[in-house]
Amino acid sequence: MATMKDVAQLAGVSLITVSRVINSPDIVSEATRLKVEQAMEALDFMPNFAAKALAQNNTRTIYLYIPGNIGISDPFNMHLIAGVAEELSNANYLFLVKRDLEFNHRCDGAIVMGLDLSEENAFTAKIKVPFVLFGKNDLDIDCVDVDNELGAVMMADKIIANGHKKIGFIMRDTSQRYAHERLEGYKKALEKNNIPFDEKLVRYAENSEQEGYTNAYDLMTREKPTAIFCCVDLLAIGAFRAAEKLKLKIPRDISIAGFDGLIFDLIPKVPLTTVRQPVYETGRALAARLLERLKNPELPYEKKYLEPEMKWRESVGPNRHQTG
Amino acid sequence: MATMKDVAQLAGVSLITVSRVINSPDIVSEATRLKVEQAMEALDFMPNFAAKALAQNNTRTIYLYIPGNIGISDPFNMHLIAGVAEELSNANYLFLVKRDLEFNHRCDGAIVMGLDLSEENAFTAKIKVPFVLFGKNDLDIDCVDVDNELGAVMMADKIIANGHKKIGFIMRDTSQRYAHERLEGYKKALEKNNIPFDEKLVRYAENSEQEGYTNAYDLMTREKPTAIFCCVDLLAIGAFRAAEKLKLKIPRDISIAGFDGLIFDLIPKVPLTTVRQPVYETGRALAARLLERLKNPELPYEKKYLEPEMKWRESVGPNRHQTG
DNA sequence: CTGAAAGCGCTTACAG
DNA sequence: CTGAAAGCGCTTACAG
Repeated sequence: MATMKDVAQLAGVSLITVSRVINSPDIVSEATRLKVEQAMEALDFMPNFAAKALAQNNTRTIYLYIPGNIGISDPFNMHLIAGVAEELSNANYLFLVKRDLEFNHRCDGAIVMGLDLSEENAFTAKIKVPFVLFGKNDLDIDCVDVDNELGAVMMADKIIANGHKKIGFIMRDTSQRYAHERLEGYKKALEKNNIPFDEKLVRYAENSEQEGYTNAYDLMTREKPTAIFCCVDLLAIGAFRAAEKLKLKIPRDISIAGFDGLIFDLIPKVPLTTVRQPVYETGRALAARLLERLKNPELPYEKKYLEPEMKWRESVGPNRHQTG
Repeated sequence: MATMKDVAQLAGVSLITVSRVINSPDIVSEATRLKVEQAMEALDFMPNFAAKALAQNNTRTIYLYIPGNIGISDPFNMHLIAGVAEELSNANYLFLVKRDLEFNHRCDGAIVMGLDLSEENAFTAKIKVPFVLFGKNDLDIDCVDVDNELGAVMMADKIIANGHKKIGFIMRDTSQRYAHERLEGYKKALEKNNIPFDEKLVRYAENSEQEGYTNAYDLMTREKPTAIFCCVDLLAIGAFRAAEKLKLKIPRDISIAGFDGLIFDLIPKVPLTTVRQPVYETGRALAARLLERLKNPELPYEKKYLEPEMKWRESVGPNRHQTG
């Protein structure tokens, strides 16, 4: 395989001139440049990035950290990886998916997601390379996130606009920030529409279809809301089953909405109204931001929150009940 | 950042001994090994892969070629990328998604998909690094593919077992091999069940919801099959719409099945019976195979065809018609 | 079991 | 506008 040395020899110039033709072609004379380019062509020259990286003391490698407890084939992660891959590959950056925070070889930067609130500070203090966080926060770092609160406000608003006043919320019981932001959005929408918040209409569930079922069942039998907004789609799927069990027709007897827009294996009978998280786009934004920072480390820190998208389908309909 | 030289100095050994502790620890004495390991720990040593790659004349980089005309966020590609990412990252290999076949810097190997039948030979002749092809073929190369024919046989078989005899097939009009394999599977199942193949029951469509609609509409009005098997899910979604237009209830009046199992944005009203392609698993298999080959270039070539999975949902039901 | 030395293919001040 | 030389951080026969 031809090296720059071979190219230099064939073109009758020095190695350094070849390097210039590759990296800063404008400072070399037209004539020399042409000679060198012809030689590169003739020899089918391909640069050795490892050598370049070594000489420049960089790696052109980015770590993408995805916590080990979520599968790579989880739709959320797939969207994220796809976005990151697209953006980094366009820029000729390599990447590696890391499942733990042991950064065991060199990289130029990192994209980090799924950090618990408690981990954020420790991680930020420890990491030695530039990084971008997937997740809203107040630290002095770059971050990108889906605007969860806005998404929840949009959804709850529209449910209310359909005449619902007694709207249950099945919260995911977690310390992950996004869930709390969605609950917050739900509350804000109520407030905005002058509907008093009622603690009894909120249930806390683990992230499973089963817990969605039991909590929705409980909510439907005890409180009889006309609509239920679930913190994540998986819980909504459970709520569908609860409605079926109770012989409640969706959306005639009960409206059900979710949040995620990523489920594709658990196709429910009635198309689920949900808020689609722009995860792929977030992945792209994260990668793009990291590349900007690598190019210019002096950049002020930026926080970017992407607007989610309503997927209004058939599981939510107008309120047909007398009360609430 | 500490280098092997620093480690050697602190441990009071030579550079080469440090290298041995890292690469072949068994040939160095216990005592030395411990000293070196302590020094590595103390200095928080991280190997520089670029230097290693340069010295070893490899790159630890794999290209994943995805043709430029399909989006990275296409569900098919996302599954594939996820599988590849999982496998390569575990093995500490970096990767880069390429959108063209211009391999413009060095890599150790490549994973290639979406090649037209006509491109396969040319590509195989041209490429200079080990590679694995996503796609069935007869060339002397490694390949992995979904077993499309088997999937189609399974599906058509089960449709027939539900009493259907007059089964339409909406073919995707393409030179891509997989589509022809699915048509072949459909024919084989008919033959196996002693149902004569009827050319009039096959339609050729571009890969769009709209073409699914027009072709299904045509088929439903002219030939009146009791079931339609679509070459890809997107066509099936169009067929749903055609049934709706013709006031045919699914699955009471007409059964509709697809093939892909990857659609998640176009949730149909009636859950679609389909064959799920194990694309994520294929991605893993491709990467795993490539890594094996890199480790041992002498390996005999292997062809691996993954079995797809039936997703039997509500769009297909028993045949309730007198004829056919 | 351990080490001295050359080499991998680039870049980068420095000099002219 | 062009070039000589040192250096990036590893590995690898070769020797002992």
